Amino acid sequence: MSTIAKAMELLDFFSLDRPEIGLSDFHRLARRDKATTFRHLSALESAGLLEQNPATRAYRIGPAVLRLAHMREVTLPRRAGLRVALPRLAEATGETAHASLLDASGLTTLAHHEAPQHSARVVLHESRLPLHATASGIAALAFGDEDLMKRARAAMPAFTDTTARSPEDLQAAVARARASGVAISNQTFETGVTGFAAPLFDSTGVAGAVAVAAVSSRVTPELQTTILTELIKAARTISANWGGTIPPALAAAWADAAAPETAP
Amino acid sequence: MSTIAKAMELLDFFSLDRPEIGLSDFHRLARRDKATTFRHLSALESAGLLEQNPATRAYRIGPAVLRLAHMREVTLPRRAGLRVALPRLAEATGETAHASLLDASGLTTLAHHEAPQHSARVVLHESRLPLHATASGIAALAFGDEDLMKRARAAMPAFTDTTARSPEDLQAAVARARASGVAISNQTFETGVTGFAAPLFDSTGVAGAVAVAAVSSRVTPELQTTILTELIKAARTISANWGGTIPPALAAAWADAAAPETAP
DNA sequence: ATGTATTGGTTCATTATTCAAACCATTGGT
DNA sequence: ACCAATGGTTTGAATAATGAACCAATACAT
Repeated sequence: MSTIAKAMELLDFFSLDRPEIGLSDFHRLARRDKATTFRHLSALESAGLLEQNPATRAYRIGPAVLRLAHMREVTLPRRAGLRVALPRLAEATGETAHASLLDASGLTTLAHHEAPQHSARVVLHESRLPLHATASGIAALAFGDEDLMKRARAAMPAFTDTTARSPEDLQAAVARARASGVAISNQTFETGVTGFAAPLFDSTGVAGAVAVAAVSSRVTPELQTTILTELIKAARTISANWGGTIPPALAAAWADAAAPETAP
Repeated sequence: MSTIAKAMELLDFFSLDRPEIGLSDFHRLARRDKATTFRHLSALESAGLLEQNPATRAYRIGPAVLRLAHMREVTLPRRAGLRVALPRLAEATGETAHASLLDASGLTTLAHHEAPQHSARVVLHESRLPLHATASGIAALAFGDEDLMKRARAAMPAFTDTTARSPEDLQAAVARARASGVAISNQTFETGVTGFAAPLFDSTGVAGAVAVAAVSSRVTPELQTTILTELIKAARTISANWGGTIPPALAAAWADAAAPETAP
């Protein structure tokens, strides 16, 4: 493992629950030498990727990250590509719609939109989505490479009693998603929430997923049909906006899924 | 210079004008060995900080940056702290207001707001602001540490014929800003634009600057007074939102600046 | 077509960094 | 005063980074 990779790995320990991390915590979390950890943190800090809270001396994400993110969003818009499709998806289905982005360490929620129709809507609070336990994760895995699958298998905590717990269960769910072009997860991440997701593509391949999180008790066969139809429509639009191409196998699966609706 | 610092330095070569950079270009820009450069780029890529354009093989900012930026903005809001103050500043002065953030490599525009009153308003197009040639830069330098000043002196290109060209000129401008609490730059970056700026603070110290970019021909003594009063008001609000404390010397300078207005 | 320059990417002795286990100074709690 | 944390520094043995040359593929001119 390269020095740079080790330093970059430190960034992955941050989360919304743990936005500041001290030297000793890093040393334990990364299971790496304290002196080295300190040097890495210092290097990242002087580059502006990290900064130290002067009160606690703990490290947190630095301002340089905002500069880089701004640049990426201007030259390669992602949020802009969701602006129309996501609200429309929420509106058409009456449920919460969200889109997430795939990077080296998993899925992160990029944007979400709640439908105004129902009072009991699903509120998203977690910004990192586990690959093995969410519809979005399964959808991404179904069209991602083997490396992504390896990462998913590496950590498979159970969130509910229907969360896939064995690699075989996961493989089966992924195979279903690959065949149908969409992933459906019944309360695998949170009880009372059924997730529907489709993969998103940019010019590099799988780039994320778009999903509908519905209140399970409200999901009828009719609603499910609506959701899947609208989901595929949204996925097509967003992938087009992101400059991605839909793999032929997926295009075929989506055509089949839409057929029952459009057939005379 | 550490390996990590070298790798991080590569990120600084990106800009809005140059959002994608190939291996050979990096090798020349960074004046570093090609093999080393390649390894650094590969490491950054596998961490998600960079990604390769599959068509050109050139590197660009990767998706992990968005994840990190999102986390920082949620736990340590910066844009949110501007939401009220910046439009109010633009409204009250009738000119374009913008705020910029300081990081290891300079100032970056974070947000800007245009006043609707005039048709001939100043449109900002550059997101990186040179420290030596903008009011924002001078304001930041006036209350930043010696290290920041060193960086400013390192590169001082002339943008107009009133741009400070010698370190002495720069030092004089900074001294004026330190004494008055605001920086005024008359067409030092772009002809026809006069800049007014005040420093912004967060808990770590100087964190950026808030500025008004006015059409030079429109600047009367009355407008200038209005701008300075409103600018100081906005700077106080934003720094408070960012959890910063105004250094006593600056607080005194601002009190003096406001005095001519409030005196009976 | 052939030579030439340029691209992204790879190999292998030399050189610099990282490792581990100490240590120091400060802080907060008992 | 003590103990257990914290952030930060130092030491020779292990491990990784480095740079010059090298390779294969593409682009471009003669």
